[in-house]
Amino acid sequence: MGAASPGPAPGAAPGAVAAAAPAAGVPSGSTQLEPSSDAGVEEEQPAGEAGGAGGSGRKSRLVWTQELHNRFINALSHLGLKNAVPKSILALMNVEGMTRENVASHLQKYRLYLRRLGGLSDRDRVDADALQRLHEQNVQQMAAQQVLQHSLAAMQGPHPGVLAAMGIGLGDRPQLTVSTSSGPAAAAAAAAAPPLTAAAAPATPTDRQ
DNA sequence: GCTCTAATAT
DNA sequence: AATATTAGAG
Repeated sequence: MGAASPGPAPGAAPGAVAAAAPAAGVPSGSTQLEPSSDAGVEEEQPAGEAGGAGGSGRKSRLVWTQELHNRFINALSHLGLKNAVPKSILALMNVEGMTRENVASHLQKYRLYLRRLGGLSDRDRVDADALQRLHEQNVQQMAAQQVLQHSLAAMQGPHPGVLAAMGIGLGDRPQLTVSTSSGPAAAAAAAAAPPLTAAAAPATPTDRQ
C-alpha cells in the first residue's frame, strides 16, 4: 500500500555520518541542534493517558535517532573508547535534554554490539583496547558502506531498507557481489566484511552531499 | 558522595 | 528489542 514510505524520518538526510558534527572536537563549540531537524531529543508519548489531568509530566523513552547516534559515535571517536565515559560523551554531544544515564545505557548497548562484531562470546572478557579497535573498524565500515550505498543508489535508484538495516546497532554485512574481473582486489573487498581488516580508507571527501 | 559499569526490569 | 532503572564497585 502506499507508495509513500511512512518512515518516521521523512526529511532524514542520507549520508553525512561523521561529516556533520561540528560539536564533536571542541566542547566550547556548543552547537545547538536545528529545531526543524530530527536531531532534538525526541520523546515518545505513551498513548493511553486516560483521565483529564493535563499533567504532561510523563516519563518518556529517549529515541536514539541516526543524528543522535552519529554524535554519540563522534564523541567516542574523539575521546577514545578508553576514556569515553558517559559524562564526557554527554558533554561532547551537547544535546539538551539528554541525561548521563541516557548515554550510559546507549554506551552499554554499543559495547555489546562491538563485542558481537568481534565474534566474542557474551561471557568473554574484552580488553578496552580490543573494543577500541572494534570501534574504529566499525566507524570505517559505516563510512565505507555509506559511500558504496551512494554509488549504488545512483545507479539502481532508491533502496528502501538499506538505511534501516543500519539503524542503530545492526551487525549487517552487505555481501556485494564484486565483479569477478579482479582477483586480489575482489578478495580484499570481500574480506572487508568480517572484523580485523585494516583497509578501505574512506579518504574520499566525496561523501559530501 | 559521585561516577562508571554490569545486571536487571519494563 | 530498545531503553530505563537498579545494584554493586571504584
